[in-house]
Amino acid sequence: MARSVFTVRIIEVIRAIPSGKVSTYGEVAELAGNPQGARQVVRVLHSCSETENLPWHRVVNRLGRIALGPFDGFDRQKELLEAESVEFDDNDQIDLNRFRWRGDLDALC
DNA sequence: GCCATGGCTAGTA
DNA sequence: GCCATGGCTAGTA
Repeated sequence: MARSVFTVRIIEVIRAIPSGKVSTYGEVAELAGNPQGARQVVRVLHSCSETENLPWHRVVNRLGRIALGPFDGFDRQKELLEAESVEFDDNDQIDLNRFRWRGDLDALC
């Protein structure tokens, strides 16, 4: 079955997140055209991260926290982000005011 | 039916 | 902690 337009756009948006920045599930969904599609972003990250070479680690939840569990990739994701100079506070939280990618808004300015 | 969400509510501290 | 969301997948008819 062919991938939906939405799925393809999710992949494009994730690919566009630059090194050193993060985006959120909800924001990726919104930029891809469906503000309610956060769970599809999860699905794409699950199924396409490897095959599509996605910077999967640059997607966090809306609080700026890694959604993965401690034995499910949390450490790996944190390492990858820190290697890009993304900083975590004592609660493993990222300051989204500093590290959030603003997406298409840049193009509109 | 699944899901690495997100938003809102109830119920504690 | 509950539940709506929505595209996909596995598994049936």
